[in-house]
Amino acid sequence: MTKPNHQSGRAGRVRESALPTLEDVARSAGVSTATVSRCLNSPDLVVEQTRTKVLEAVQALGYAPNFGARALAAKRSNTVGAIIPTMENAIFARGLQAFQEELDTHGVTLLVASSSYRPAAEATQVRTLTARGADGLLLIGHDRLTEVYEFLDRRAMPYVIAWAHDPGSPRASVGFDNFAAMKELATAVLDLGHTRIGLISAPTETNDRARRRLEGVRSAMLDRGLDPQALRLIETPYAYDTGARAFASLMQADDRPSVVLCGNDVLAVGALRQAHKMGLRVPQDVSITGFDDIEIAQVVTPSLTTVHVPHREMGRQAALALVGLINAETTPTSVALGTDIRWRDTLAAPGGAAPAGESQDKETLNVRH
Amino acid sequence: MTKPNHQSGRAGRVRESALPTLEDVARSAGVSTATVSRCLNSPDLVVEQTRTKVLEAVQALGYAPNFGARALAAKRSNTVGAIIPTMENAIFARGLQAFQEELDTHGVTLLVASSSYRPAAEATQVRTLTARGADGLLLIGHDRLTEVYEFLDRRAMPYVIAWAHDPGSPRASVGFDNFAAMKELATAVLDLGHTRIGLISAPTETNDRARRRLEGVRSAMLDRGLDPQALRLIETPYAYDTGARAFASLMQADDRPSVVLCGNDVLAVGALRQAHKMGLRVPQDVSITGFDDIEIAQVVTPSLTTVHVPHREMGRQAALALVGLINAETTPTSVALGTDIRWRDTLAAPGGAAPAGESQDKETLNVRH
DNA sequence: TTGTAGGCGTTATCAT
DNA sequence: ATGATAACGCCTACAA
Repeated sequence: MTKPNHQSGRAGRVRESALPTLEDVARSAGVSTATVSRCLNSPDLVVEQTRTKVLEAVQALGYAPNFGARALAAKRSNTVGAIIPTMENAIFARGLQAFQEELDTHGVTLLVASSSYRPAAEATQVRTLTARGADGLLLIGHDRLTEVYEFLDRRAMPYVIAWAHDPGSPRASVGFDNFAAMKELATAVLDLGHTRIGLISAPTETNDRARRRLEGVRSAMLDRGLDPQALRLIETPYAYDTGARAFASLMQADDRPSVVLCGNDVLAVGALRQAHKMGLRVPQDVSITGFDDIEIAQVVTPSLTTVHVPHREMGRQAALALVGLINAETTPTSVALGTDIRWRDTLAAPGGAAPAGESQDKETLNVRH
Repeated sequence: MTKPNHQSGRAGRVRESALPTLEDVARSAGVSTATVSRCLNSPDLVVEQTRTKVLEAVQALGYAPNFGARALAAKRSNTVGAIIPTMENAIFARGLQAFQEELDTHGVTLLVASSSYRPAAEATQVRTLTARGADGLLLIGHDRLTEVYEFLDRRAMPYVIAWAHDPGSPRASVGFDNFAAMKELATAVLDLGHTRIGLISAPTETNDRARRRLEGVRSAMLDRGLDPQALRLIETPYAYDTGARAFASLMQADDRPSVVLCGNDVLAVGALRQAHKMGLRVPQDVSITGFDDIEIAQVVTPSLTTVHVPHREMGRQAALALVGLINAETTPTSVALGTDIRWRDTLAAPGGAAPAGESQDKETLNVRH
């Protein structure tokens, strides 16, 4: 090129609110762009004097580096993405928070997206976050379109699966055993003497966590000599009102269950609320259990017996695993976390006898019947 | 290293999981990169035949455009950022969801970040999202570091303020009048006969929404001939347990309040829970009110009397406003949304008489005892 | 310690 | 309808 852009470029369009660039800073500080770049990325490679000069220019111009350009040139974004099923309720909030906090410690930023429990939406989000330069991804559970796994593998994109730890799965993950956790609770329920069992679950079709929990219940029944087919099952999306509806439908049957297990706390609280509306006493008339132990479980009345999941620890471990993967210091390895049952007030033997070691929470205020 | 990068460049490092680029697709489809780009962005500018050819190549290679490069070249990212105080509880979830949905409609993606109610963190997030190429920003409330406003103005970054509509503020916003809303509730409370008023508020120092709500209470007291100084005020971060603690402390005083207003539903539920623990009946022994009307307000027992905020509508309007700003079809204009009191079961006249027009919550469905 | 210059993956302007 | 080819803003060998 001879002298084509003589008058063009910067000078020409300075008026349309040009954002300061590295070059502007360099010019203003009387150094090269390389030096400015160094000041920002490896401050120790440049002498004190020039550094201050440059930083002043940065301040003065209100310069902020362009992320896209940076990622483009450095082939690294210090960003990871998390794709969770939903932000609407608190199920993933605590774990994600811990994930984020640990990430901060390592200087990496978190981008979150939600799939609304739709596999196709998740696939889109995976591509979106990848194109956005995510260095790694946090995924929830094992179930997803195979094209997603193919995509991930082809791009050699580091990822960790959380909220599930399935001994039978080939993919590494950090989480807990949904099957075992639910089976333990179901077994405790059966040992209390319940025989008519209801289960309100999330749709199991594309959700391995929900499916494994369901299998846990069935397995417990089998072990105790009950017919797994006798389980009264309703699958419905996670929400308060769907939980309430499912519960109502379960309790309208001729032979009502004496206990309704719920796939998570949100469903359980919905069920609890519905029981209240129907004038059913919990746990005297019917027991209800949840899963997750989110904050609301302790806030409702009566307080909810549920499976406690170590969300914070899980988030932290997931972050550690992902960062290790990204820095190639590590290979995919699973970490299994434990869960435990939190005995509170919504579970009792059929007929209402309280289980041993009962809650300290004051009952009452439940309305007058 | 002697002859290390002899073989370098594309060919040399094809093994390290090279991501397909526009050029790869172009080559594979036997067209130019420009054509591929067109296929993706303005499909109608290219003939059917080539288009299919190209799209096949895209599929085959698993190509996804690089966001950074695209934003760099197009100077537009079709992305907006939202910086909310916290993701931990549900206060912002519903509004954000609606915001996101409306954005989708316009083909723009949402990036969310949280400030943990820390002004400095918010300032950082503003820079981060800006550098990330956000075309616009959603901000919560008016209070923030002046440097943030300066930054925004200098970059001519479009933004909309939500969750607050302050008639006295020079900045445009879409939201509701926190002062008026809280004053209305407080007035109703006073008219019920309460004279000993407690208020659990979020820290008002850097939170105009909380501050305006507080002022609303004081103004109501003044109007009704009470000394605003007599208000028993506790400021504490938004959380269940802080709400519980604040309530306990309020009720330990000699002359306990007959009603405790809370700055939001989370605090209120914490307070409710604490009342329960202390063996205080609500509303007979003490009334409690919330603010926001998030889902949990209807789920707790007794259900919470609170101020309903049209979160979804606010989110939608905010999205509309922001998109308009970005496309320069619009100038900043405020939109004020209304709120209304949801009368439920935690508020009654001092002593416990229920207010007129009581809750319709406990209709009994089909149940025999 | 600092500067030079090539390249990162796309878009968009011109030609053709 | 399609193809060349400059930007876009930054990083990073490599030189000086």
